[in-house]
Amino acid sequence: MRVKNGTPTLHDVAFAANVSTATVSRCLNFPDKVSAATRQKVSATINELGYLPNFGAKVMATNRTNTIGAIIPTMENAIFARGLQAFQEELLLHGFTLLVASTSYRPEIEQEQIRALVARGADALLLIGHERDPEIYRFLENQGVAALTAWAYNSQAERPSVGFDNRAAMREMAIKVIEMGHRKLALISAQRSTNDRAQARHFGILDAMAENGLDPNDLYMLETTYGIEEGAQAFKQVMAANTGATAVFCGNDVLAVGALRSARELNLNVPNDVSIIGFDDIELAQVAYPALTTVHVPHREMGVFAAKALANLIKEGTALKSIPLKTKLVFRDTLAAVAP
Amino acid sequence: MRVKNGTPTLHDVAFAANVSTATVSRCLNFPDKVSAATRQKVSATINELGYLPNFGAKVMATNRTNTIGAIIPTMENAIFARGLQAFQEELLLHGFTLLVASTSYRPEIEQEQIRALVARGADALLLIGHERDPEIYRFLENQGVAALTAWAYNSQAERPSVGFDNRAAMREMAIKVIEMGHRKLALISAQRSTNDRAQARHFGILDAMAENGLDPNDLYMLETTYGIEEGAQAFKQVMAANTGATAVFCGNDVLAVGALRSARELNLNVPNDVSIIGFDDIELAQVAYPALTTVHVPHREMGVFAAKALANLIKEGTALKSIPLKTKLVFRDTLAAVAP
DNA sequence: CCTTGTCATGTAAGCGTTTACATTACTAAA
DNA sequence: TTTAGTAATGTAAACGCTTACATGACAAGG
Repeated sequence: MRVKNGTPTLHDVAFAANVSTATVSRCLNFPDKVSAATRQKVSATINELGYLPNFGAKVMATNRTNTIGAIIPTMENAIFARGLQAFQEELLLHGFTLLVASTSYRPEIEQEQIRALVARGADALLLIGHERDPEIYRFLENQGVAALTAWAYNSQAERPSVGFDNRAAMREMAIKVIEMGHRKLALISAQRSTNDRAQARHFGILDAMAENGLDPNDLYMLETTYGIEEGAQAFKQVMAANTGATAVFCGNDVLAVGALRSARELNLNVPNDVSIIGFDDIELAQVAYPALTTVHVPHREMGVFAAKALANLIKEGTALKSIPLKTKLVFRDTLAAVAP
Repeated sequence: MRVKNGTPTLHDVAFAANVSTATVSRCLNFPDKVSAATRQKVSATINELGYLPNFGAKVMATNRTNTIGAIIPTMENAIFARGLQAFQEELLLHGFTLLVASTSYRPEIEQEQIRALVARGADALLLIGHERDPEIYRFLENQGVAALTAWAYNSQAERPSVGFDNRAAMREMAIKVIEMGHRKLALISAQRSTNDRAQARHFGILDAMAENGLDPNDLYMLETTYGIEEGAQAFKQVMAANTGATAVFCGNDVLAVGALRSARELNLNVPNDVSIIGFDDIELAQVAYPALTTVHVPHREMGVFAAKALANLIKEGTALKSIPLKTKLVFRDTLAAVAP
C-alpha cells in the first residue's frame, strides 16, 4: 500500500470547492462546459491548494501523453540541433513536449530507441531518413504510434516525410561544378550503407556526371564518419590517391571544414588548386576560411513543418503527408573554375 | 466508455500464461523473485502476444516516469547541444529518458517550462545557471522534483550544481591578457541581468583588472544577445566607441566569431591590431580564421556528471552535491602581446 | 400547466499497473 | 512426524484521472 503524500488530488479540489470531481475535471479540460461561477470557484481552489493534475493518472485515463519523441543521430551536429530546436519550439505551441533520443549514427541502436520512446508513451515519433527494418514499421503500426521521417524527401518513398531531395540537391550542385570545368571529382561521404541521405547525395553527383558525359570512374569515393578530424584525414587520403581530382565534394559541412584544414596543411590553395564543396550550410560554413560553398538546407523550416504535421495528426487526426522543401546552392569562396 | 483496442494487457498475458498478473509483473520487474520455469513461460507469452507494458498505468502505480527533464536556452548553441547529448547518452545507460525544453534565453519562459516538464511527469530536472525566482524552487520542492544546476559552479551557491567557475575562468584568461600588455579592454557580453554566467564572466575580468591595478573604467562593456551577427554588430560599436581597447573579450565563441568577421571587414588585423578572446571552445573556435583563443569548457563531462548525479539521486536516493569542473585556457591565434 | 429541450452538474465505472498481504507447497530441523 | 521457515504464487486494493450516462433545474413553446 502506498503512503498518502501531501499532494492534493482532483478529489481534494472537488471536496474543497464543494463540487464533483467531474466538474473539476471539466473546468480543467473543457472550461466552457462549466458555468462561470463554478469555474471561478474551482480555479480559486486549485490555486489555493496548489493542485497539479497527476500525470500518470491523466495518461492512463486518456491514453495520451502529449509527448512526441524524436530520434536523431546526434545533437552535436548543428543540422540536427537546429532542426530539433525548431521542432521543439513548434511542438510547444501545440501543447506537446519533446522526448529526445540519439543513435550516434548507429542504426542498431535506433530500433532500441524507438522501442524505448514508445514504451515511454510517445504519442508519435520523428525519425531521420527512410531506411530501416520493415519490422519496426510493423511494430509502430501495432502500437498505434505514427512516425514521420525528416531530413529526407523521396517522392517514391511510401512513408510520409518532410525534407528535401538530397539527390536532386547534390545533382544541382554537381552540375554547376562540372560546368566550371571540373572533370575529375572526389567525394568524401558518410557510410552509405547505413545512411540513405549519404547514398542519395552520391547518386546526385553520379546523375550530374552522366548527364555531362563523364565516366563514373572519374569520381573518387571515400567513406568515413562525420567529424572535422575525419574530414581532414579523408582529404589527405584523397590527395594521396593522386586521382587528379580538382573538386572535392563533402558529405556535409563538418567534413568539408576538416578538408579545408588539411588543404591548408598541405599548402594547397583553395579554390585555385582544389575546390571544396560542403552540404548543409551550418554556421561553420560561413565562418570557415575561405568561406565554404555549400548546399543550404532549411533545417528550421523542416523542424517546424514536422511538428505541425505531427501535432495535427494527433489532435485532429489529419493524415500525414509528405512535404518537399527547397534547398539552395550557396556559392562562397571554396569553388572556382578549373584553371585553363 | 473507451473502446477496447487490441493491445494486450498484463491481464491477457497472465491469462494466456496461466499465472496471476502479479507473477507477470514480477517477471518484468524482479525476475529473480520468480522460478525459472514460470519466467520462461511468461516471457514466451509476452513475446508471442507482443505485450508492451502500458506507460500510464505503470506511472500511476509507481509514481515514477523514469524521465528526466532538461531546460536549456537553446540547442542551437553547440555548448548546450554537446552537453545535452552527453547528458542524454549517460541517462540512457541508467534507464532514463530525456525530456527537452528550451527558453531561448528568456527567463520568463523558463518558469513556464519547468511547470510543463513537472506536469509531464519529469522525475528530476536539469537547469542552467543558478539565478531564478525562489518561488520556483519552492514549487519544485512541493512537487518533490529535484533540480540540478549545470553550466555554472559557485562555491557559495546553496543549491547543488555541476559546472565550472565562470568567474575564475574568465579571471584567469584576463590575467594572461593583461600580462601581455593590454590596458584598455572591451567586453561584448550577454545580458547580465538575466544570465548569471555572463555576470560572472564580467566579474572575472574586473577581478583581474583590480589585481593589476587597472581602473574598471578601462573596460568598455557592451551587452547584446548571442549570435554571430550580433557579435559582428557589437564589435563595430566597440570600435566606433574609440576607447582604444586593444583586446576584446567576448561572452562566448559565437560572439567572438562575429567579432572576427567584423574585424576583417574593418580591415583590422587580428591579433596585431586587436586581440579577440572567446569563451567555450566549440568547434567554431578552431575553424575560425584566425583560430580563436578561448576558454575551454568540458561540456560533455558536465552532461555526464549531471546525468550520473540525477540518476543516482532517483535510484539510490544519493543526495546531490556540487561538482566543480576544470576549464582550460586555449591559446590559438587571436591573442597577441600589445605592440610596444 | 404540461411537455420538451438545453444546460450544468453529479455518479461511478473504468483505465492497466504494482504490491501488501494471504496462501500454498516445499524443505529442513527437531 | 511435527514444526518452523522459506520460496513461489495468488488475490485484490489502490493509484487519480476521464467520461458515459443519469439527474435536476430551468426556460420556452404549446
